[in-house]
Amino acid sequence: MKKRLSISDIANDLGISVTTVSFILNGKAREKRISESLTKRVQEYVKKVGYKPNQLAKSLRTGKTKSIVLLVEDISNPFFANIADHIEQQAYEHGYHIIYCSVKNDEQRAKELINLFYDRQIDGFIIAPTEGLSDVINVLLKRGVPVVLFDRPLVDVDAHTVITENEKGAFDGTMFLLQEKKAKRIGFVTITSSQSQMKGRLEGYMKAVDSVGMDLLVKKINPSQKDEEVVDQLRDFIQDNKLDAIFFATNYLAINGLRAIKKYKLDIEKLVSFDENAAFELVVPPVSAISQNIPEIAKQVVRILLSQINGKLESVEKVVVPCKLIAR
Amino acid sequence: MKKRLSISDIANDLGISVTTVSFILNGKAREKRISESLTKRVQEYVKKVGYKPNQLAKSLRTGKTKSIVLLVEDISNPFFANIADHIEQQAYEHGYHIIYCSVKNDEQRAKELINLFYDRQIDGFIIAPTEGLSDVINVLLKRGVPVVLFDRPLVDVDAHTVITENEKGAFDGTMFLLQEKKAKRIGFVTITSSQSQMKGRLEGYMKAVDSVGMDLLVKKINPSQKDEEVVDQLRDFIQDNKLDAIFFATNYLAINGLRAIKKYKLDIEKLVSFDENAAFELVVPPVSAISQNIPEIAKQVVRILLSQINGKLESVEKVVVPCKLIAR
DNA sequence: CTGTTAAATTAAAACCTTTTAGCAAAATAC
DNA sequence: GTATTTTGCTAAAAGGTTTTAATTTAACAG
Repeated sequence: MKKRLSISDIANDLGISVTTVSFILNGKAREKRISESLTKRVQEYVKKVGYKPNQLAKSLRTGKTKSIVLLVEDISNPFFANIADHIEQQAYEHGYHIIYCSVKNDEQRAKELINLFYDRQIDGFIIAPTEGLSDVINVLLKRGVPVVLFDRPLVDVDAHTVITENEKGAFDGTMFLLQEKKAKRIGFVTITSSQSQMKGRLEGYMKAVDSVGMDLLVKKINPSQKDEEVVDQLRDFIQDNKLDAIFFATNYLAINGLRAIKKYKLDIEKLVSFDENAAFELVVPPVSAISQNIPEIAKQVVRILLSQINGKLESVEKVVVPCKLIAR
Repeated sequence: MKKRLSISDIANDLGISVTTVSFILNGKAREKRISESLTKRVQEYVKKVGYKPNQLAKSLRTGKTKSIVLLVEDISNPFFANIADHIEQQAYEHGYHIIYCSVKNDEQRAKELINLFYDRQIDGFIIAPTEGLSDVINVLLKRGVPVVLFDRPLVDVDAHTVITENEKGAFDGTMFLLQEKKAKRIGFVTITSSQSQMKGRLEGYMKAVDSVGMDLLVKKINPSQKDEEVVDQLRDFIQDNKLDAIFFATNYLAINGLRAIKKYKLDIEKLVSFDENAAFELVVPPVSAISQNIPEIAKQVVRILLSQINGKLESVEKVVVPCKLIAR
């Protein structure tokens, strides 16, 4: 690999000091009273030889990397992929750049990554946390590292948070099944983990079902199982309880629900899922969705993180963003 | 933010030199003849105070970041998301860590990102390139930066490449429509761009259709259009040509095809797509798929990149990985 | 022509590592 | 008892920036 030019190469070539070059390159020429003529000469030379400052050295000196880590469970989930896009857009406009990490359900890996990036002086973290991450996130907070959680808060972590109106969304979705779809027996499918967004959704479902005095029918799926097992469990859940409607707490559960319905030719037509998926509008029966306001979530997340980085945030912010029903 | 410990803090605290600490921390204690007792003392102290070396300084000194950039068009595409997972896994096992970048169709952004990461001394690049990136990738190559392209080669770039057997896959898929599904009029839907993997797939389709003397029926979609427009174009394509089967050159085209079929109640049942999507098994009619061997692609990509990084690669490698038909 | 102020530039320290080359003390050889 | 080798450790340079504090040169006042 060819040796890269350094700022002192430029300075030597032009017979001036490194300091001068640095000032000019950082737009401080005027402030530092570098003459117009020299400024121009340096800029032209730098352009001509294609010199680019070494960002590692820059970061080492300034302590800033202009990079933000975005840590999610599964970047292939369209919800997270979409959020990632919007967050990247927003951050980019402020001169920051996003490093994604997708950690599936490997908590150990997540912890390692957080530490790794902390060691690399990342300027801030945006995290959709799993429960096991409380400790490592608390360490970040104690060290004063800017952090924003989204999608789900952690009970034992007092960090800035942006979440969706989970309870209201699930309530509305369930009411839709009750009132528009005239459902009589509505099952609720969630995961075993006690992630708080899931709790909120369960609350919303319960509130709606309770309001008409209907039975609560809840299935908790262990997401680390194979898909086939999940499919069979869902079949049993539907059949055993004679369900005529289901509310899925999240999109990948709904996908497995659809697999069960198709595989076992189950007669159930009234379906709602939290979050979207390309399949929902294409299948028969279609799946209605509670769609989160992704651009708004992204906007809030970035706003809060940048405020933290720039040191203008006193109290802990907890933002709740509305969501809406896509009826199908 | 609290001041971080540095290696010289450790050295001072223990009354020894920085060099010694560095040697011990880098596992060179034995080689450099540091006594067992001192080694142990340092290790224990480092653990106790929780010192972590500053990776920026380390990278600045060594010129290695142990990071690899993975640049794809759209990380929410299950094909890329899946590849990303496997590549990350592989790289991780060798002590490398992956930075994803998803650049949609923003070529300018892609170029900026490549330069940005080059400036940050990334150890290597894994890229699913779009055509416009030829120049910037050639610059990387000229500078001796390790690069592997995958999914699609670039005609004017002589880089290591890992691709799927596109032509064979499309040929098999088309023959499946002909022989198993008894299709009579098979349309081929691709994108306007001349990405080479798309060309290969078109070739495969043509070869199969030619072999039975059937008409070539090809539609090129401009992917920067709105989905609704694409849907309407696909309806026209299907109706105008009285198609009874379609081969979609990639999964997101198939999704729009399904939208068209559903929206306009089109009577077409014989569908094949390159790449998978969760919807394919769930919709009626289901979509058969040409599934790429993702673990193998990831394995090859990482192997080649690491060989480059470690300087043990002479000639340019072009690897072709087989794919297989998932009949539905 | 001297003294003061302003303008233009720079030397050197700092950020935190790794690594080369070398030193002092202890051990061994003769 | 001296010469050589081995052991255990370290000083200092290098990697490429930014930034503080200082220095030189030019301009101006008297």
